[in-house]
Amino acid sequence: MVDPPRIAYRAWTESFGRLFVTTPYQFAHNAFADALQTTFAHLNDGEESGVMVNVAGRVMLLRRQGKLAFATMRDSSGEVQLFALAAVTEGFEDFAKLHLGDWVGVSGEVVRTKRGELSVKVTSWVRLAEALHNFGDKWAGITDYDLRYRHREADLWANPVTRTSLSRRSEVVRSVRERCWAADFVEVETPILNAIASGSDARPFATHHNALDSDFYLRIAPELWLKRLVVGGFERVFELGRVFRNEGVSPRHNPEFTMLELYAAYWNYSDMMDFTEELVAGVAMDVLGTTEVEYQGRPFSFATPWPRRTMAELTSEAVGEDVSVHTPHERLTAMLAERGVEVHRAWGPGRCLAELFEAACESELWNPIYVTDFPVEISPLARRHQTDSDLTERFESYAVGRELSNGFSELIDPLDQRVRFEDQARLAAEGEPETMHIDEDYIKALEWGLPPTAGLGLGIDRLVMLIADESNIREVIAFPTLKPLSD
RNA sequence: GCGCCGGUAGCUCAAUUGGCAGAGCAUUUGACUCUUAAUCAACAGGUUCCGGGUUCAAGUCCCGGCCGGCGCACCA
Repeated sequence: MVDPPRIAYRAWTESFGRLFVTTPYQFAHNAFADALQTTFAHLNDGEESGVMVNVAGRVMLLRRQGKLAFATMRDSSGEVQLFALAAVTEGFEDFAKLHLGDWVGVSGEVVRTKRGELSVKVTSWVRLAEALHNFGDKWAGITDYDLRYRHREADLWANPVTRTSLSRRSEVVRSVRERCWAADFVEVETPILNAIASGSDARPFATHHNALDSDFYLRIAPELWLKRLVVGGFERVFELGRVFRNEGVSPRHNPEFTMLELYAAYWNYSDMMDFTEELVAGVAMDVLGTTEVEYQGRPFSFATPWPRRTMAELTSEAVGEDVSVHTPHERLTAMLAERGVEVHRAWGPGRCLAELFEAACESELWNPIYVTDFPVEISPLARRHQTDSDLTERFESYAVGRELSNGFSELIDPLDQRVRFEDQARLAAEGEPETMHIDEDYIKALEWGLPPTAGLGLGIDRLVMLIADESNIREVIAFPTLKPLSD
């Protein structure tokens, strides 16, 4: 990006001294724009309140009218007009020459102009900082995605919806945390640097610790650590944190994203479904005050209870014939081939059923729904189903055609866990790139005894997308991952 | 990683069949005592993403690259 000539000129000549000499280090701020609009709503046109305030913010618009000047100032709460008069305002000429985007601190009386705009009549003011770049087009803001994402600080001023969506994120995180605390979950932190990246099927980022002369991987999930804390006696734990997956970037995938993971001793997956739907619907109530919203122009409801349907049921309905993990393998692969899915030779019936589900059902699931009873083949950390050992007590919730959460009755048997890891290793040997590695420390932890426990993983970014009605994950991440510019 | 689309002034966008690179806003200068995306006047502002090629002539056509958007794949 090339700076406009005026910037180089200002920076190197006239403003060099002022930047260092006259810019204050502090401002005695005591009022916000939004509160002023409310508090002084009763002021009549042309009326003066007699109340002096100190406000601060950025000059967004500036309209000079001879010996008067009107500026629209925005702070974190909203906007209020600044009304400057040559006869009243100290340094009026300089005020009228402020740049759009400059930060100002203003002292003055709260008044309403003859034309009805609530204003701070400026008696004294100071420029707190100068904006050397503008904040986009007055009408259109900034539309260039590259500029918006690489310089979110400018986007936030140019496009108010950006501020709204990122604020929603903050409110969602706060609500999630408070609801977990209220349910007696203890917030914990587990390692991001791991010798083995486990807990999910994903390619990790690799790094190296110099002093230990060891390779480490950024976590792809905190799952195994959290269950070790349950073994250690923390009966209800959660972690709200960043995980890293070295995979494709898309409107629904960022290489680093935020996940809630939560484990409750003595619960099974049904209990966890109860908790999850109440959590998500509760967050919607906390942030939006309703469970009934529109997502991308289509009605969407967070309302509980969410339907619970097995993967086999949903898939059977979608394909028009009864299928399950016990359907002959050849039949499943044939049906996948009909749908254009390339079948990997390492896929057993469980994986095939899951693939068939994804191809036939997933994108159709609009309102929240639990898909339950996943094949054991694709669920190496989930406990086998009590009535069918080829299935697990696992659920995923889907909303607007995407996975939102994943949970299960945790596999607590160290012997079975070893078998599952070994099955994964066998898949790796057959060329499947993303499988779990055997984690001996984790198996040893299970050998100390994990009580019956249910776990949950919930994608916070995806939840925020629903709440904020955003279709691109980058709109709910302040600084999404972008390719660095090469120069 | 693959496919499609895009990149022109600080920002938002034009530019006919390949024929002098333009506008609005911002910036600079001036006018204006109640403006509301103020208005009016004037000045200035360009490596048309980068590198090649075709052509009398390339923002426009061709090849390669960079960055981005969308879709697919992977995945949450």
